[in-house]
Amino acid sequence: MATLKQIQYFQTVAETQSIRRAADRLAIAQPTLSTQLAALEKSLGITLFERTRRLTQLTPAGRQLLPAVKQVIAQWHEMRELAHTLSDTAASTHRLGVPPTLGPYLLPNIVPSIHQQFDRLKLYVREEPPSQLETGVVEGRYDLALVPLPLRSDNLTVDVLFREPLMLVAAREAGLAQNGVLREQELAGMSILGLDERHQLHREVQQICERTGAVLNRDYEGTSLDTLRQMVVMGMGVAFLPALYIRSEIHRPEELDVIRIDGARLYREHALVYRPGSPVRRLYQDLANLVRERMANAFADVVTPIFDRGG
Amino acid sequence: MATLKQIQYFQTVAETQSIRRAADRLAIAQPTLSTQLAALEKSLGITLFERTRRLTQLTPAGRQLLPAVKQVIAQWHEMRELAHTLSDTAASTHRLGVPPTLGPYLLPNIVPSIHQQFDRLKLYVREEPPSQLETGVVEGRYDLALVPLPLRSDNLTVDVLFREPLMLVAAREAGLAQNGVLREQELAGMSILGLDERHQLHREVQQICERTGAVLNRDYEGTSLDTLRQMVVMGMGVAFLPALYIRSEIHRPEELDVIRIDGARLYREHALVYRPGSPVRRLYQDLANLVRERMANAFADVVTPIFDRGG
DNA sequence: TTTCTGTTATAGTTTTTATCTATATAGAAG
DNA sequence: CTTCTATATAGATAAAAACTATAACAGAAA
Repeated sequence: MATLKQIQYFQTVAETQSIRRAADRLAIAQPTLSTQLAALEKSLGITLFERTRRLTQLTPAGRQLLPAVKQVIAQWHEMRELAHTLSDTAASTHRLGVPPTLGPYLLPNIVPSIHQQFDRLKLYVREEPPSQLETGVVEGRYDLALVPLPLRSDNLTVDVLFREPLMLVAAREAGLAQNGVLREQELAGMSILGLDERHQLHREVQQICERTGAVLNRDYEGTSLDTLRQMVVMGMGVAFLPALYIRSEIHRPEELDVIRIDGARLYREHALVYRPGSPVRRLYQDLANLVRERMANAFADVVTPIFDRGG
Repeated sequence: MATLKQIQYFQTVAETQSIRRAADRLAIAQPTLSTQLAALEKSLGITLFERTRRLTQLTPAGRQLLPAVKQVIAQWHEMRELAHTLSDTAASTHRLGVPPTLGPYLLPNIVPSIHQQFDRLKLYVREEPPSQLETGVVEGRYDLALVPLPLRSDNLTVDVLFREPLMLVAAREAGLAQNGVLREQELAGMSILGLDERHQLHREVQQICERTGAVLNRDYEGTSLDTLRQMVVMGMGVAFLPALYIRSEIHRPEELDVIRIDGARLYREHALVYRPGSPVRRLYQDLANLVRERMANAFADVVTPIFDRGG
């Protein structure tokens, strides 16, 4: 079987028109080159060179094989160069999965910082429900994912990122806003609009309702945060919406009141998850830290970064 | 230094997602594969795989290197295929040199036969004066050449092909034609037109003149056989022209008489020459035979093939 | 929990092969 | 005819690729 070395030897002999000179240039002994050349010729079934004392030149067949040989070597060099570039782990493309209720409202705020700090890192981002994100990471469809806590699977490394409040949103004319704050008890019996149950947010809101005595209205369910917002605007009820969504998509003056609930644990927690065995987990830890810091710097009024609890 | 084997190993592991299965498919032991893979990773400076018990999958960097790796292997296979094609020596392009006073009039008659017998052989043909053809072959600019005898250099293999008569050509109104034959003695004193001295034919005609007492007219010399013919047509004198040229370019009825000289050694001999060390000399011998046979079959009235005298 | 099973990694050995030095051989030049 | 130079061959050595055996480890099963 022909080796890359032999192919290089071939090229060098073709260039120098001499086994002796080629051996010098390759820094190997002349007999080595002679035997390796003979081995290559045998494995290819071709006599590549016409050897005379004065010069060693290509046969017609060898002459025509030379371009193909150069191609192989060129491709090989290209591969090595690419490998060199990729040897910086932060220079490759990582597949990041995000949930639809977080990704679009978080990523625009952090991706520029990521590119600033890891200038050659690229992200291939895809949106999916959190449960699929988890299995996606386990099965290797993703390299890492943003998911809400708690996790279903226990064989992933979890870097908790931040706590995101869920705020009550109501139509202005409902007149619910008492200085923008409501006490938890006042939620009892209130009819709450939610997303359909394929979204993780459905369960989170459901649990809040159970805890506070609010009633989750299952007659109308939104398929996205935007449709949910539209339902609230149209006076179909009130809803809990994530703070980052509100910050991103709801701008005053608008027909909506955003109300903080006093006392209740109304938030969700997001984490970055990846396989424990990933050779680039250090990079992912750095990314997690970058997200936390970015949140602390620019979104302290919206979310609460969590630095202590490591995965 | 990464080897082709290692690169193949890489590809197979990436495909099977398992070192064990890849080792089976490659028909090598599993530890061998583990070691080679580690060696490749080290030489590239990249961790290519994330190894777990359940599956061995590509890292982001490995995933991005895979296409480049496949390219290398693809190019390598292409090279091997080409080599296989070329392993039939008659499947490559050979550089053939021909003299201007023979090539254009001989090749059209033999190239079709060559393609018939060696259907994948290709000829790259170039015209040059015989002396340059000889050095061209010696120096490797040509693989083989058609040249007139005798040769200047003595380090070439010579396959004599055939003897080509030189015929006296005269304008019709000169009235020289005696049944198309003239006795040698009648040449004495006759003024002969020739080619300029860069052509081999110049010397050949000169020698004929010395032997027969004819006079070589050096006031007007042709630069090609065609101009020489024109000079004869215009009544500037008579000339010796090669039989194959006459057969090819002079068609009756024309203003020219073609006259055979009785008794004189009025011919030139052509040979196929190549370097003795050429690994494909058998092919060239076959080509020489093909030319002789073709001459014997279709041009017996014009030229005399020479089978006996080998190089 | 413990055991079993399947996968990868490591250790040690053997085989293969690439390489070296020394020398033979053969054209070309003097 | 000798000398020079280039390639080929022989034999020895060093490198590396392969094997067997076994360890380590995770996940599944008992």
